[in-house]
Amino acid sequence: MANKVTLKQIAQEVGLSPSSVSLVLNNRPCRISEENRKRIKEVAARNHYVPNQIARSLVMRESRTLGLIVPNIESRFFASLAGSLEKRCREDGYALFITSSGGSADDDLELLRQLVTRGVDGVFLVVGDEFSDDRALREEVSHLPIPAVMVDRAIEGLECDKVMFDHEMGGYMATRYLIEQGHRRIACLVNARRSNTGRKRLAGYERALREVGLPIDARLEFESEYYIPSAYEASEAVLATDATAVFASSDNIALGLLKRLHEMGKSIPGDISVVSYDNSAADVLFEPALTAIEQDPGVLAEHAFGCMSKRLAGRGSRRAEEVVLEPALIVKGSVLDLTEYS
Amino acid sequence: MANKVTLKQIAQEVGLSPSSVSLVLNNRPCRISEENRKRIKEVAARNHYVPNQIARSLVMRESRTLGLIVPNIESRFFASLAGSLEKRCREDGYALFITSSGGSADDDLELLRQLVTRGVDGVFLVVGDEFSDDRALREEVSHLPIPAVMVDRAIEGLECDKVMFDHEMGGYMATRYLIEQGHRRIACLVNARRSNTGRKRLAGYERALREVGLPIDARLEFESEYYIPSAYEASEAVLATDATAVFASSDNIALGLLKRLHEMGKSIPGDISVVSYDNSAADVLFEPALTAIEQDPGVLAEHAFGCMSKRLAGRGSRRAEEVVLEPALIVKGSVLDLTEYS
DNA sequence: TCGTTGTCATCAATCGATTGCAATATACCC
DNA sequence: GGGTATATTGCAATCGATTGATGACAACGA
Repeated sequence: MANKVTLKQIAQEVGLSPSSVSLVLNNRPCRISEENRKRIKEVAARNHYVPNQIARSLVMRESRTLGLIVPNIESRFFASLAGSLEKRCREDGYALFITSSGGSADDDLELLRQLVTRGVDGVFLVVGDEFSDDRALREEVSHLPIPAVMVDRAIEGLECDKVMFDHEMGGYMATRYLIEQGHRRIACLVNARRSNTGRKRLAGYERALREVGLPIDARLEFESEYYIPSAYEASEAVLATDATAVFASSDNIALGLLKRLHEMGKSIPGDISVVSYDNSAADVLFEPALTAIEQDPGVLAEHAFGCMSKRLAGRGSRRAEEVVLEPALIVKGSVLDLTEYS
Repeated sequence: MANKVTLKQIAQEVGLSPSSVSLVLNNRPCRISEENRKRIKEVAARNHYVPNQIARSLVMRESRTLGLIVPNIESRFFASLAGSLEKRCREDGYALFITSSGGSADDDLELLRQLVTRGVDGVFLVVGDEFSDDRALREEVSHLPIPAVMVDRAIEGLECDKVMFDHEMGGYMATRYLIEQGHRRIACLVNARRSNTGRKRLAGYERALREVGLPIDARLEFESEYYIPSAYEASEAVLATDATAVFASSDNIALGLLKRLHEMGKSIPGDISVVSYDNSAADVLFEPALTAIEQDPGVLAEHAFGCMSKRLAGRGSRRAEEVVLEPALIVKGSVLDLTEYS
């Protein structure tokens, strides 16, 4: 294992002062002879000199590092978001420090402190969705010495930049589409109990029904966690109803539903139509492919970085910015058009 | 946005010296009166004081931060590895800086420098698997001023701690199992052209055949990238052979194969048996579930952290350590037992 | 010879913490 | 009161870089 090489050592070897070396290696406009320039660079390279960003950021008061906190890096959506965001950050010369909390507000808080303490210049925060006591977190965020952007999920009532998809709109679009295709008995399978986003999607579902005067039937609203087995369990009851279509409010929920359908020998969309949410890799396996509400993590990343960038440049407005993105309905083949038969 | 609060400011407000404040907040054994202790803590809390880890690590010469470089955080396996590793690091009070390179050696190099420059105490390196010019990377790793552990994949001939699963053994186990179940015409679908791990799995496949005197038939060896569509394309040819079983050398490859099988109306294991590699979430959808070679990312993370931990404590042997983990064969239902019919 | 100009390079303060050593104050003992 | 012990706290150097201010030296003109 090689030793750490410092600026001072390079200076010593070249026979110049640390200042000169610093000036040259950072390409600062300064009057150092061409010959010495060359020697400095040569010696630095030969010794594998890497400037100590730690020391540098202490002086410069910026680290060109940003932080990201997601509830669970193993989820496809967050992983994809992290990937896109990292790429975007790198384009602007920022490194991204990705951390994964496990979804509890306590861990979020801990990670947030870790990031701040390590001197990131700003932080992207995807807070856990489950209910938890977020008072301390809320308090911490509002006293943050660096800009923060909440992504995908928000803590209600917190003055902070926010970028997220309109989940209510997603639920609405999915349901609206099913209605337009002639469906009248539409079930939904959502995580309304423990998820804020789930509740919003449910609200959208109900709005679509109300809008066309369809009854909101509690017997068609089913609860499921965001895990395949949970959805699988819940699906039996869904399929026992007279619904001709189901709105599955997440990809995992859709997968659980599909497994059950498959087992019961039911086909899509012949026996029942399905609109899913997000597009998981597993979708490619299905014939027909799933019609779904899609939220492009890349778009989320782009806007989130945009907000951050403005703040970092000091161009952010005093007030918090709120970006709401509209999801897209991607029509594939899992919904039967009942109007054709009328 | 609140201001950054420094130790000095706290000291000023309390009316004591920065040293005293530092001593108290770090719970150092020192003789500061109980009253002042209390006041210091109180003032620090009230001002949301967070110690500047940057400044601290400059003095302490350690940041209690580790780095991880993976080729692609959007891959399930790496995401899972990252998740496990982060959890493990946190248990020992280390933060983990996760970065994703895109798989090229150039990016790996760049990220490695970024991490070193930001003062991580050690780095976990999962190098890209595709062929690329890794000379510069190799050079850099061997001159690293901090410990490095290569995980899952190695750069051949580089003196560096390594932790990985035995890919050759995985290929062997899968094939061996198929042979034991009475299969004689066994196809394989691997990424041997562009992946080191792929080549090893292929070697294992061939060893198993050789061992029992079965011919190695080039017409049964098929090439596929690690992407579903690629495997889907390749699968048509596979299914045109007289093979009774297929060894699919990655989960994505298995998924592409399954899609093709599904389309052609072939059933598993009735028409053809399949052994997959890794377990993807999508597996839960299949009936029967896929028999597969499993590599637990958690185990990988545990051993990788172990190596790192030893190095950090200075307990590492001078020589590089190499940990080779055996994958597990998880028998589910995608292989037909031909011996029953004999 | 002195002043001016220009070129090349260095000094020294600074960022925010940590820590060994020194310093002060008070108490206690003879 | 002088000396010693003990309880508290502060000083100043240090980590590795950055940077505005400043210095040294040579050449040149008057």
